[in-house]
Amino acid sequence: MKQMPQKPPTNLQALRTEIASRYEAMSPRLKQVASYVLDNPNDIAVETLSVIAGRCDVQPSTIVRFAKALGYGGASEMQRLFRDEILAASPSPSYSERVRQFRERSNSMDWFSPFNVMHDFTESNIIALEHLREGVSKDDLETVIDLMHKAHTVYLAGVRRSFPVAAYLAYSLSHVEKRAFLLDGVAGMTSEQSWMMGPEDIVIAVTFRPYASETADVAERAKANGTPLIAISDSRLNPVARDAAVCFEIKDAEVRQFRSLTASMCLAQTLVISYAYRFGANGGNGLGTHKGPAE
Amino acid sequence: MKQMPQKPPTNLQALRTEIASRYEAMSPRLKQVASYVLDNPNDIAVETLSVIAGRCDVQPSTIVRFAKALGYGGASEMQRLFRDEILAASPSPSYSERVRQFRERSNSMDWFSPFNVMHDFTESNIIALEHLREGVSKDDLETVIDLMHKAHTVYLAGVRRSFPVAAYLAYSLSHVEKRAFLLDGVAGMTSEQSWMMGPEDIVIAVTFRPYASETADVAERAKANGTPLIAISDSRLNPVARDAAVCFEIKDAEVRQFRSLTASMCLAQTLVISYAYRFGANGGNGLGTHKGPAE
DNA sequence: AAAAAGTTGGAATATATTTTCTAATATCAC
DNA sequence: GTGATATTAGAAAATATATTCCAACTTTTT
Repeated sequence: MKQMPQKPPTNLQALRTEIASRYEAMSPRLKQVASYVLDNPNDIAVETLSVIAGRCDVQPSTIVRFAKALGYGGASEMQRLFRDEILAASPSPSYSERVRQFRERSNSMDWFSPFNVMHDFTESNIIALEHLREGVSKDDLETVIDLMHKAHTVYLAGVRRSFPVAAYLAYSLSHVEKRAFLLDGVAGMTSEQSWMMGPEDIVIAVTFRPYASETADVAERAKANGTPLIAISDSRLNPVARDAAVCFEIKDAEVRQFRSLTASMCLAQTLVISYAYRFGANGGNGLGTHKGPAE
Repeated sequence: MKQMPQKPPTNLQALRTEIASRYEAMSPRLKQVASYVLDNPNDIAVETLSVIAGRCDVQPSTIVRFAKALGYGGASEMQRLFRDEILAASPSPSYSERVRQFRERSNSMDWFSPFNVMHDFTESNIIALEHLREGVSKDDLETVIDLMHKAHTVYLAGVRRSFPVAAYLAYSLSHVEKRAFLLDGVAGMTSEQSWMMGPEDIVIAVTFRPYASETADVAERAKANGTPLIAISDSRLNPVARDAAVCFEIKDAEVRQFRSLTASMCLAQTLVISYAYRFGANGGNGLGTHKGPAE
């Protein structure tokens, strides 16, 4: 036990802060407890010490030690805080009740509150993901995975709004041990970079309206060099998608005239993981060499 | 004891109905208990029998009789229902539970087909989005929007897996006419770049396990320079989140040991759009009227 | 490499909580 | 009013839960 604060926190917020700030100095078992406590506050409020202990994979006495380390007399004293938090919350927040309240609030209140925007966003993105699941062809996926496998290097193109998707692909492909090169145009070298693409490579171009000329240029260069082109786009009716061997047509969510990237990112992730499972350096079970949860 | 149902209700909703329908037939003390139970579900979940008894002005044994009258073996059995309700409402536990169930379902089939991976991904991401909506605090959103407004420049930090999120924020913030600067470390200039941050700016740092030292360095520099720090992370238990004025704790979907970015991206978009609505150069409603979720 | 300090698991103990039981009290039918 | 029946309070018993303690183990220091 390193320090023994005279004043244990008396409200949840303070407690969470205190735990976070002392986390580094804690022993391994205490860390286990700390992260469980932060992640599952309601469990702490409602379950008994021994079931909490079981879920942390720790002895009940460890929980008591944890509470004492924070300055409480015992674990029950700490639980009291979590229980009070629940009691302080609105009387009966049943799910349907909350939905009703939300409707009420948002109909009358301003549409522009961050809270409402978030609600819209999650809602629309969920719909977009459902569409993605229905809309992407099994064969297209197989074809692209196969092309990626055969390719020496995967080039990624995407600027502005599409850039995060291309960057994510470049990053995660190289993490599953596929050579990947992001045509990022740093130092204005896009044309030098894309000159390198050959027939043994492939390029994945991500482009959404309004289509960027940089990405179109890359597509053109790919055509000239005989490099197979895969497009991730919102339509087939643009120069990039038209020349693509495979075009994934993604309908991303649109919230108040702002297009989201959720579905595109989800597709990108699918491509990478599928590739890793099928052909990744570590064989069938895919992600083995990278220890622990992938980053 | 009037009737003894063989089948006590197994969920809160059913229990409430049952209590209501049998209320008239109850003895006076039992009525006292009944109305307290209906009115204060959280108390029942969290407090001990004797304090509940005290608040109903009744003996503990009366609560037991009440529970038995409804068909339960004892009061604890009835409390379980109220406790489960609280646990179900909480993001994390039911979150992991749902994901686990989904996994189980999809485990049997062909794990490696891209089609299945896609299915996994969309499903898990949908769950993650639902929990993002429930889990992000209204106040935190408001606070951050406000900080962004007051800031001269918004600096963005995030490398590796977090890079797409930071890049998206930088891109889209400047599109709504907020000065935004991505600390991208091109040419190894991260420390030169972060030196520029001052107390009039803010920095939004995106970091996920395993936490990158580059981002931690930026956070440290922010602290030294008096620049307010906002963290988007998977836990408060890392150096960046610990020092943050506001920390959004995001539970992104994890599919087969691969973490997604969907929820984080969705939060990023929410921040930008909310900012644009409230303070953007185009004025309050410059971005158009709401037309419901996009198709 | 030995000693010291800190950490941990688990049994033993102390405490709290729930449940059962009984005598007393109220209610109702006649 | 009287007896039959149901209800209640409260103490006692049973059970569940929290806490303490110590020997074994790990890590750090010297």
